[in-house]
Amino acid sequence: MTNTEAPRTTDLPTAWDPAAVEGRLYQGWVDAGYFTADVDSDRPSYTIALPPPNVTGSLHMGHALNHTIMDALTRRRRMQGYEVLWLPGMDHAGIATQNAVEKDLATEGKSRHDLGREAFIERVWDWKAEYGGKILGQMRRLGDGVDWSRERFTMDDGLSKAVQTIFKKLFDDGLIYRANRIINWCPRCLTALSDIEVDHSDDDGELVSIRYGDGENSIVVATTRAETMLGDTAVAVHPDDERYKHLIGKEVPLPLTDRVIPIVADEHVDPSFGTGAVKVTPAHDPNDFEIGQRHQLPSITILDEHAVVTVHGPFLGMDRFEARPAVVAALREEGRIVAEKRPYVHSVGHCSRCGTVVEPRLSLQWWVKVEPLARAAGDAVRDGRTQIHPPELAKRYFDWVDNMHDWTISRQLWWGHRIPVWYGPNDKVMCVGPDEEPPGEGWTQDSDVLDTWFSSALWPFSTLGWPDQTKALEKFYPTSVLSTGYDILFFWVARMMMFGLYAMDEVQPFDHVYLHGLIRDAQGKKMSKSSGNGIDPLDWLDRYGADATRFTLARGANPGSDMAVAEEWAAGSRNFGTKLWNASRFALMNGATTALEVPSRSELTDADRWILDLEAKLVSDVDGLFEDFQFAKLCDELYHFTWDEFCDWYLELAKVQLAEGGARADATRAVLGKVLDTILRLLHPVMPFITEVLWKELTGGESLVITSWPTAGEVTADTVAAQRIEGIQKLVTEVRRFRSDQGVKPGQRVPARLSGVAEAGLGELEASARSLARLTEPEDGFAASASLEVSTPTGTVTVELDLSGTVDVEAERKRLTKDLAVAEKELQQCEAKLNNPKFTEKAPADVVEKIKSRRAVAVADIERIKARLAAM
RNA sequence: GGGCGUAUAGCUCAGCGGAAGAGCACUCGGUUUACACCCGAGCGGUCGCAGGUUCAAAUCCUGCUGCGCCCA
Repeated sequence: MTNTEAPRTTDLPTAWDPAAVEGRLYQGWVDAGYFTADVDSDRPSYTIALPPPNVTGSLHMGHALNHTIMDALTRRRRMQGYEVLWLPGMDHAGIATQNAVEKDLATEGKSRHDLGREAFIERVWDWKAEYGGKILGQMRRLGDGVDWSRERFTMDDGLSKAVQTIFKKLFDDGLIYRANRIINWCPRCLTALSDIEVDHSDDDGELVSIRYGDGENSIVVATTRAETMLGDTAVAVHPDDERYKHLIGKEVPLPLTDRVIPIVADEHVDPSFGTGAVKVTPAHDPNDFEIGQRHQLPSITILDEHAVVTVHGPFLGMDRFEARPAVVAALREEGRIVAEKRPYVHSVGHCSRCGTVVEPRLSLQWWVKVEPLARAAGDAVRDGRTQIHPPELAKRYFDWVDNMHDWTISRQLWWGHRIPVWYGPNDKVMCVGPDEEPPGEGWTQDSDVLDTWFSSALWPFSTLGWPDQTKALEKFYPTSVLSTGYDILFFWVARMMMFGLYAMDEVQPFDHVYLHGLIRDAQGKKMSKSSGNGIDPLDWLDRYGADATRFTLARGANPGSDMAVAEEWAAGSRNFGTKLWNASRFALMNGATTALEVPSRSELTDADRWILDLEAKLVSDVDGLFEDFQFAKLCDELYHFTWDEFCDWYLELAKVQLAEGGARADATRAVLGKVLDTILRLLHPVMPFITEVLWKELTGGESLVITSWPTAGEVTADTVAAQRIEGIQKLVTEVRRFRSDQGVKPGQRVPARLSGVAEAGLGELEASARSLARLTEPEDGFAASASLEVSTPTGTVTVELDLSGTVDVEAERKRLTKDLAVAEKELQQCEAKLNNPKFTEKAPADVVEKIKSRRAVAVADIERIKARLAAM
C-alpha cells in the first residue's frame, strides 16, 4: 500500500490503448510466475486441462470463447487463494497434420511413400516445429493464464507412454480386439474413421429401381448406389410380406454378372420402404453386412481402397461415381430399370477432415469394446461425481453413452501412436507394454496408428504424468472443470470419462463439465467459410483489444445456448472499457484511494451508503453467478452496476460531495476508492488487462492477478438511503424530462425554487439534485414561469422554474396527458383486481397490500395531474 | 423416422406465476471542467397460434405451426 495523501493527480493517459499495453503486461505475469502451479502448495487445488487444440489450427471464435471462460474461472480461483493449474497443450491431429505435410510434399512432387515411414515422421516433426502451434501465440494475446511450464503435446514421450500403457491394459482386460467389419472409410485419406468423424448431410442423389429376374420370379429393388449391385449376394424381404412370400428361398440371376443370388427373409427389412425388397451388399453397407451375417451370405468387395471398381468386366478401373451411371446405363440397356428418381435427396456421410464421401468398407481393424467403459462413464454422471452444466444436456450425454457402438481406433496413417501389437509366426499376436521389449526376429509390428482421440481421451491425467504416480497427479487430479462446446460432448467428453474412470480407479476426470454454446453471426446463422460470415478473433484483438473481445464473448455465454456476435458487440464492449477507464481517471484525479479507511456508516451520506450497499449486493451476486457458470448474467450485472449506478449516479453525486472539501471529500475519496477497487477485482477475470492497469494506479499494489477476490459480506438493507436516492433520481429525471420537452438546452442552467425537499428527507441531497438537473438557486427577480410536482417514495417535491417566460404550454399539456393516461391505466388495472372478491380472498396478503398501495399512488397522481391540466 | 430445444421491441437475447426488460439500431437535443468509444430525453412489444389450469399466465399444461440441433 502506498501512503498517498489525497487528493493527488494521476499519471493515467487520457485513453486506454490496449495494443500498447497488453503484450507487455502478459509477459510480466508469465515472468512473475503467477500462472505456474506449485505441486507442493498446501492450498486447495483448482485444475483445468485445456481442451488441446489441433496442432495445425489457429484461434477461432469458439476457442476465444472457451478460453475466455476458462481464464475467467481460473483467475477467480487464483484470487480466491486456490493453487490453480490451467494446463495448456495441443493434440497431434493425425489426419489433419499428415494431410498438411503430404500436401507440402506434393509440391515437391513426392509422396510419403517416396520418403518412407521414418523419414516422413521426421518431416512431420520438422513441420510442427516450423508451422505448428500458431494457436499458442494467439492464446497469449487473449491473456490466457496457463502454466506454460507444463505445456504438453499428445505425441510427447510421456503421453505416448500413457497411450501404450492404457492400450496394453485394455488389451489384457479383453477390451481391445481386432475384427473384420464394416467401417467408415475415407478413400482420399485412405484410413478408417470412427462414427463421429463422419458428418452427415442431405445431398442430391438418385434412386434407381432395378428388376432382378424375369416374369413371376422377378423382384424390384431400389438403390441410391447402383454400382454396388456388382457386389450383391442376396435380395432381402420381410418374412411376412405377402407380395414376396412365394419368392423366399428362390434365386434370381444378378444382372450384368454371371451369378445367381438368393432371396432371403429378414425381419429388419422395412416392407413399407420402396418396393419392400432390398438388395444386399454385405461388403459395402453396414446394414447389409448385418443381414449377411444373419444369413451366412458371402461378402464380395467390389471397390479398392480408392473406391475404384475391382471386379472384372466393363467397369473395372472406374471410380465409384463414374461406375454409377455406367452401371445404370448398362442396366437400362438390358431393360432392367423400372424407375429413376433424380434428384433424390438422402443422407450421405462425409469425412469430417476432407469432406470426401465416406465409403463403408469391410476391413480388419482394432476396436475398443466400450460397453463396460461407457456404463461407468454414464454412472459417474448419474451418481453426481461429475456434474454437467447446464443439466439439460446430461440427457444427451446419457443417450450417447448408453447406446454407444464399439469404437474403431486403428487408422491407416503414419503420424500418430503406432499400435503396440506385433504379429509373429503361426498367427501369434503380442501386445507390448511400455516397459517391455518388442519381440525379435520373425515378428512385425502392426503398421497402423491410433485414433487421435485415443490419446486425447487421456489428457486430464496423462498430462499430469500418468502412468507414473506423480505428485502432480496427486495434487491436481481429478480436474475441477472441463469447459467445451456442447458439440463435442460425444467426441471427447464421453471418451475422457471412459478412460479417466478406467485408468484412475473409477475417479472421474473432472468434477464439472461446462458446455457452452456455439458462436453464430449477428443473424444467428452458423459461421462458415462458404457463407463468408466468419469473424476472426484476431481481428477483434487487433482493433478492440483482448478485454473487449473477452467481455463480448463472456457476456453472450448463456449456458448451453448459442450466441450471436457481431462487430457492434465488440465495439460496445470496447466502449464499456473506455467508460471504466474514464470513470477511474476521474476518480483518481479527485483523489480516490484505498489508503483511506471508509468512515463508519453514520458519517456517510445517503449516496455513500447507497452505493456501498449496491456494491455489497454486486459482490454477492457475481460470486454466486460464477459458481453457477452464468457468465452472461454476471457480465451484465457488472456492466449495469459500473455504468448505470456508479458512473451515471454515484460519480455525479460524488462531485458535489468532493466540492464540499474537508472530511466529506475525504470520505468520498475513500468510498470511491473502495467501490472502484471492488469493480476492478470483480471484472478482472473477464477483463484482465485494463483492470490491472487501473488497479495498480489506484492502489499501488503489485498485481491484481494475485490479489484477493472480494468476499461477499453482509448485504445491508439501508432502505432509508435507498429510498432517498430513488427519490432524488426521480426528481432529477422528471426535471430533465420537463426540460427536454420544453426544449431547454441540456447545459443551460435554470433558476428554480424547490419546496417539500426537507419534508421528503431529501435536504442533504438538494445540492446534488440541483447539480444533476442543472438548476440554480433562485436569484433576485426570480419569477416562476412553470412548475412541476414530483412524487417520491418519501413525499412530493414541487419544482418551480424560471424559464424567462417562454413556456411551451402545448408540450407541457402533452406530457401531462401522457402521464395521466399511464396513471389511469394503472388505476384501472389495480381496481380490476381489487374489485374481484376472489383476488382479495385467495391472493397472499402482501400481494393485495401491494396492489392497494399502487392504487393509492395512482389515485394521488391522477388528482395532481388533473389539477395541473385544469390550471393551465 | 426417433429425440431434444426454441418461438418476447427492427436485430441479438434476458425474464419463466403476481406492474413487459437489456445491449445494439432508431428519433430529438447537447463544446455539462472523467468520457462524443460520451451525456440527456424519447420512440418501439395484444411475449408464434388455439385451447386449458389458476383469483392471477410471457411464465404451468395440451394441441398446432415455424425454426434449430442431435441421432438414425
